[in-house]
Amino acid sequence: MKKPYYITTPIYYSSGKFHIGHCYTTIICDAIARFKRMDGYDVFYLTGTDEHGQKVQQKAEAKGVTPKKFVDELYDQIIELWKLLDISYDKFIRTTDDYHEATVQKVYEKLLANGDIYKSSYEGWYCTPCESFFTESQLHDGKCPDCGREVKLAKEESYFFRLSKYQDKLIKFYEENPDFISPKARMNEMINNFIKPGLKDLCVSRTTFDWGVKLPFDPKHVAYVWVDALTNYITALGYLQEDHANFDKFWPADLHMVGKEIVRFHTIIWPALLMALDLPLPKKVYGHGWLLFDNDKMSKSKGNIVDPFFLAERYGVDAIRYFLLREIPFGSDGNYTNEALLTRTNTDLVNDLGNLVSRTTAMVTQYFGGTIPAHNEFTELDKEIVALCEGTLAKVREDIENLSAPDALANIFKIVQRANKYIDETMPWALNKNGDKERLATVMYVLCECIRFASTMLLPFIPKTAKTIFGKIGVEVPSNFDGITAFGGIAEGTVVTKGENLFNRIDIAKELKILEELHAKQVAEAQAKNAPKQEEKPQDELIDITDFAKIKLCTAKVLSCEKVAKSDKLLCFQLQVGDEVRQVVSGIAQHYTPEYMVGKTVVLVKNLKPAKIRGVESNGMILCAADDKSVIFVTPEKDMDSGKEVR
RNA sequence: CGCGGGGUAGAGCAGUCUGGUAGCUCAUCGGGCUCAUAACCCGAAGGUCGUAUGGUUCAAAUCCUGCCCCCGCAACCA
Repeated sequence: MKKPYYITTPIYYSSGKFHIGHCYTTIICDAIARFKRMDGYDVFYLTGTDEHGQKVQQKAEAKGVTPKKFVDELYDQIIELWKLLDISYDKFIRTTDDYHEATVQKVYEKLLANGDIYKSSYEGWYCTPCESFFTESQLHDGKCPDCGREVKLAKEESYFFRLSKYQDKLIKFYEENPDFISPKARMNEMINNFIKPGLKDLCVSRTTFDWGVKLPFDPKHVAYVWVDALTNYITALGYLQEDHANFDKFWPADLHMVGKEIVRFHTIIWPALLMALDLPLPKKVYGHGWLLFDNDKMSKSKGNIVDPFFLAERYGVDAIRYFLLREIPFGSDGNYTNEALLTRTNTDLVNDLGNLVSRTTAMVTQYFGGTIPAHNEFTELDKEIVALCEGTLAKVREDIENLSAPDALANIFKIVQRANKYIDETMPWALNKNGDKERLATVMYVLCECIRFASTMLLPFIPKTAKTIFGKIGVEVPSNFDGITAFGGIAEGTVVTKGENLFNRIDIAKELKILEELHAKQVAEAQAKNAPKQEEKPQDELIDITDFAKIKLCTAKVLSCEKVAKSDKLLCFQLQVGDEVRQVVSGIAQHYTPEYMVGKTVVLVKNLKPAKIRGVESNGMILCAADDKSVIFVTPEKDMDSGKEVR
């Protein structure tokens, strides 16, 4: 009976085009899944799409389509992408699938029955036109951060999950399973930033929109998207469904691969939910870094997204797979540059691998009419090569265990590099010239075996290329690693074909120019798209003079000023306002030093409601002019006593 | 003193846990070879390992301390 191995990607959400960053996680999981399959595991590889939520609903409305239509398009696009990239998932789940929705409902019922969900009310600032709740700190100048309109304090009935109940259990679980969160640094982030300050019960229902799973016991509520999304990992296996064979077999998951931005949901909320459902917890959550573009976060608005369709068409799918798997140090953020992609492809795939296959098949054709000869006795040199080939699988297996594809590929390529060197050492052309066919036969045989060993292990990483190589050396594509436990698997008389080059050399300078032009075009388009939005904004609401009169402005002199402890941006001022002294907090510490401010005259909003900012009371607001880069406080053009009216 | 990561050759990184000749890939330069896709193989140059020319030690990239810079996360922006 094969050992089960369950690996998952996050389920993806995108409001537009998928970019190469999206491909990163999925390709890594694919390589691991393929490796584990060949290594004798019964693998279940799950991926999917996250299709519910307010954002989806809003995006769909903006586009003038139904949410369902919107997510269907998303689905079509991603399926095409995974097909292009040779992603070998066993199941694709959509959170709008019937079985998923039905199971989420059952999960809510179960949690309610267990007392882990209770009804309470959620209090916050509500913006009616936006139908959204905001916390005090989310508001901008006391108004809706989205539309800038008035908000009112409102109460909404909601269901809450008793997350707080699981705080101690979570800490205990982390202690007993130190490898649960990887890399380890992320565990500290979670404990220090979220758990230690205390977990609050989580609001797990929404009534402000309806594109979601309706709660069976209260249909005007829909499920919180994260509860909906996280449960995909068990609903996909048949949890609480008639056919739950996969659930019995594969749960708990061996690996949830996630981006670092969602580690929190996978290591706190998800385990707590599973505890509440009395289910075993996943063995590992791996939070990988981001793929940056020229050290900048990829984003559509910046126009710096990298289009995988374009790259795959131009340079081949395996160039992308190889680059992402080989070049990006796993765990930390990696940097995508066009130059690195093209260089990597040329040096490793074209020069080392492609050229090795090309020169070997050429020599077998030239010296032996295309038929691999039997080998004769191995020399010490040959034995060194044999040992290298036979020892590589164990190393690669360990690298995959550590989730390090870069190391795994480096180890496989050692065979390729050694084989290239072996050709120079043995000089087959000289052997041919001297008529030493015996030695020549052995050398050819050893080379073909090197290629067979390397391409067997490359199958999980660059499947298309590896399969092509098998075609060239006339060997059937293996489905496992049994054939590379011992050297000598190629039968005498196997026929090779030289055929076309595996990879064609890229003219890097020329391609970089093309890619840069494309990039410039994208940036220009993104800027053009962003521009109209900025034109819409200046349509300010006009106010009456009486509205303005409500705001009391006056001059104030800075008596003293100091940084607010534990904050980057806050300064605390003591201001002389006529005969009164006021304490005001202002977020300008990154623009002014406290020393500079003392003695300056500023303009104060005098009748602003007092507020506490980081525990420090603030009675008013200092007027500043601001743009993207700097903040400059407003001051009277000539000396003016404090407490004088500004209007 | 919120938490964490990082600063090593022109670029990208390993080495730091468990001190002992500073390493890999790409780029550069020189040589070799001609089976191969101007490729492959060999060699060379290039680093006071952020800083205090700080402490411990026979010996520090590695351990300890102070400082500077970059980057995440959190917080915060009246």
